[in-house]
Amino acid sequence: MPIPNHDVAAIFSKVADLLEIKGENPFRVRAYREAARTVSGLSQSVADLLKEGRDLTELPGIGKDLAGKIEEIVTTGRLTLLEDLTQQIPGELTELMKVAGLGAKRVARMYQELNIRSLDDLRQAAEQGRLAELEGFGDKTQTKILEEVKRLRRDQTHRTLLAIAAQYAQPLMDHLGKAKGVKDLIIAGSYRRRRETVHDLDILATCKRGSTVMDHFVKYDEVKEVVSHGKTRSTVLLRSGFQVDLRVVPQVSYGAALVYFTGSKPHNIAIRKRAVRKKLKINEYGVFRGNGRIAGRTEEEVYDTLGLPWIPPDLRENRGEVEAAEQGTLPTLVELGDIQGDLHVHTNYTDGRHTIEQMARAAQKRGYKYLAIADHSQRITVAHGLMPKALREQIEQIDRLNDRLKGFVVLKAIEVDILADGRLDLPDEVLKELDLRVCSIHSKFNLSRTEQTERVLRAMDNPYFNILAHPTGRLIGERDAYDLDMERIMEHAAANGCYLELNAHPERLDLDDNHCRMAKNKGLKVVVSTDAHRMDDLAYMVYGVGQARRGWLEADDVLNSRNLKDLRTLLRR
DNA sequence: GCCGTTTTCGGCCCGACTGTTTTCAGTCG
Ligand SMILES: Nc1nc2c(ncn2[C@H]2C[C@H](O)[C@@H](COP(=O)(O)OP(=O)(O)OP(=O)(O)O)O2)c(=O)[nH]1
Ligand SMILES: [Mg+2]
Ligand SMILES: [Mg+2]
Ligand SMILES: [Zn+2]
Repeated sequence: MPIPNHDVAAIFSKVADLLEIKGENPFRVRAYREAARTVSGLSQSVADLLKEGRDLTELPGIGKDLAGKIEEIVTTGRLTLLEDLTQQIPGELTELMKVAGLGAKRVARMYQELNIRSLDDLRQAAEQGRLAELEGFGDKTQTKILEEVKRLRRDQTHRTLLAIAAQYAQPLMDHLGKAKGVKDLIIAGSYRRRRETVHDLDILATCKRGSTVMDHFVKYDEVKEVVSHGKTRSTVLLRSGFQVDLRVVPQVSYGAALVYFTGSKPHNIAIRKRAVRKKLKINEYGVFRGNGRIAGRTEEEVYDTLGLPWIPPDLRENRGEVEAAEQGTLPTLVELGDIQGDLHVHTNYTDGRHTIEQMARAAQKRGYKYLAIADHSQRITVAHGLMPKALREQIEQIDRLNDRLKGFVVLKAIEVDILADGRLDLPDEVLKELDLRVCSIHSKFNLSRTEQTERVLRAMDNPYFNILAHPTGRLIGERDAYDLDMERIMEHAAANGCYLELNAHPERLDLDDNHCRMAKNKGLKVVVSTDAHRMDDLAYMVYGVGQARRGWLEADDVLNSRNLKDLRTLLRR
């Protein structure tokens, strides 16, 4: 198996940390960090890109040197530079940088002066009071570090699913809304960019007297600890350990502050660089020419001073959106309101909670025009997968229901299991009675890349194959994607009139944003489906659309933004 | 280490909060 991108990225991150601890040029450090980010954001593995003979220096932030290093990692599985570095200083020092409040400088000094290499060394030094004796360190710093070391062991430091963060956000926003003098109040950061996971909530408020909001903020019931509490910025930890940052600025700075706090950091740097070229300065208070503020009240104003149209937050990752804005080629992103129906839901025929009719009515209430019932097929016994007989019953029931529904159609579908050899789990004469077939893998995740890919390609060769559901099988933070040649799969799908799903379940979001963009570039439409197992789950659509938007998809790129007639045409193979 | 509507060398985004400091370094957003 070729080395996955996240392993390449991890090597570059480690190199960046070690170079920083060594006190190397910070911009060289940044170059490695950026390279790590670029590589992990690719939809194809660098190993494949190299095999295709692609020139990696075309990637942003990758020059001759880094391209060579990627090649070294791919071909040898190792990086000499990293090995040299770990000869000079212990590799485990990078673990210490995970302690909040410890950066490269402090880690370096603790190692040089106290020979601290591990979290255990650090805890002991702090407990024995040796840390406070270092110049520039004091009692408070020592206590704080000790607490953070303990926290690191106790709390998980994982990123939080967007949907979970939304649950934290709602009551907190209600609380903040009640503060005296609050004008604007909005969640920015990765949450606003609709990333699949977030590290924290970044909330922006405008207010005449900022300190009132700040004081109100830190008094929130759920706050376990106030990490910092300033005039314009505060950070707290909620009981769960989840972090929330609040930034308060005057109203004239709302737009500039929103741009700043929405990020991403690389996007901010990119537009600030542009500003510098124009002899302007951008910060969170506005756009300045000399000492004069020339913009800041709205985001549009800020982008306008740079000669750019407003850029949707979902795109602000410095993945080409600034250049697209400049050339006037930004996509008109798909919106929730474009979605005409859901093509993958379950019912109580298998492991769903509600009846066909309940699901249909709930879908209609969301403004949809159609809904595809796609229960599991027979092999999935744990989910009471449907045998042909049960499926025929369901088909009849749907026919009867459709007679009663007005302006809405329930489509007959199945989530048919793709067997290990690429056959589908139901005979063709059963499949052909359905309006569409959603096909997916639920077993044998460990096949080799070639075998797994062939399995899916063979399945697509069945003329009844329509949609590949949750194509990579990943579960965010739980299970990696199975090894697949997504390039071949997408090309095969496009060539054979098949589609790939973007499963909108917050734990799946599969295809992810990068794969969506890859699909779009291959002219392959994506189907955004919730895989709902109960009526409420239909609301997951918003997360799917968020991911689609991050993947630069327009309504046209999303199959279920079509009306029923066009949908049926497009499903025909 | 990367990169170029000033540049192939010399820049690289800009500011808040904290602690320990007598003027700012370090970390973080
Ligand atoms: N200009 C500038 N802005 C930054 C920098 N670091 C962070 N920001 C801005 C952009 C970020 O999106 C925003 C919030 O910072 P966070 O650390 O919370 O990052 P973000 O929310 O993007 O991702 P996260 O999911 O929290 O890891 O603050 C920086 O170094 N420079
Ligand atoms: Mg954040
Ligand atoms: Mg933050
Ligand atoms: Zn399903």
